[in-house]
Amino acid sequence: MIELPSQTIFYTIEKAIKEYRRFAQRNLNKTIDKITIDQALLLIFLNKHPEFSQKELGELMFKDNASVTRMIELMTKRDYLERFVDKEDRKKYNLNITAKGKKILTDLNNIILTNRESALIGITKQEITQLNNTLNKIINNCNTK
Amino acid sequence: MIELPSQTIFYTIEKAIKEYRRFAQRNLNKTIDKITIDQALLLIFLNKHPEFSQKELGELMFKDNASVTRMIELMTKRDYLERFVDKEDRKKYNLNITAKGKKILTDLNNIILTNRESALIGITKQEITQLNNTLNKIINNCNTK
DNA sequence: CAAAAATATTTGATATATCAATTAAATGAA
DNA sequence: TTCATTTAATTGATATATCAAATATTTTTG
Repeated sequence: MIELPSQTIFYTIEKAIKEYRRFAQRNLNKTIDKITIDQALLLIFLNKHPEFSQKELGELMFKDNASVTRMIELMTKRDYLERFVDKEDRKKYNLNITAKGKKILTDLNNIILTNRESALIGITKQEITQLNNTLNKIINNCNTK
Repeated sequence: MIELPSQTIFYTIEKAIKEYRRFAQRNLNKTIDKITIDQALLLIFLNKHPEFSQKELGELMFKDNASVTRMIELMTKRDYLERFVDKEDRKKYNLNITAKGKKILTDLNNIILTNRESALIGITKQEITQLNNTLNKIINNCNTK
């Protein structure tokens, strides 16, 4: 008989990221109204790379085009973003962060910084490097076969 | 300025589990028709613990009651499961794996075993222990604050 | 025991995930 | 230059995630 899923390392990986997401979302809710972790991440990425297309944002965030389309639709309706057709390539859109979106971004910085630090308390730099290495091995194994 | 999300360890954790899930789902699709990873996991858990309630299954699989209800509804419609009201506590259901579900379980064993092994190629036992320890620190950090 | 609290599940609303098909625009090759 | 291919985004269908409210059934407690 194979091991129960809950006995495997994949289970722990999944649990870790889900706990972190829940934790991060709870902390977000305390300060910012009506924003999901993923919407926040999208704002951060877009702020750093204003030229990114929806497709590129999706790749960064592990989402397919359809999910990104619907996220951006919603964020536009909520007035965090505006969209304009790209002059160079009219298949694409340019995305702009609105004033309301910018405001959220400034609030986000502290919250996210605190989230990350709190989640990593008691973990050494070396441990994180090791974690990163091992996870990357798994990522490669899953991609090449 | 804070680090981009894609620079953090949380990003790598998320990427690892998503790649593994995609990988596992692809391999599942090769052999078994119309079953998701989560449905497969539910079958495995239920097979090992036939007495578990929907609530308990949800806790094991990081899902809330509503998600479990809908999963089980679907799996019942697809004839992988049957439900009966529990005689002892009529709030609960007893879940039974059908013959069709049992058949899938036997196919699952090999696939899942191979998935797990392939994803962990080149990773030592000691690395996995370390991975497990570090992830559990993150899990605890997120739960206690 | 009766009323209140707790428990297991369901339902509704809304967001996201995934896949397949579609649309519109840009690019490439004959 | 035109037709086929590729690309970016959308849409539809279905499944799942999450939260809040509702339902039905215990359990507790005064």
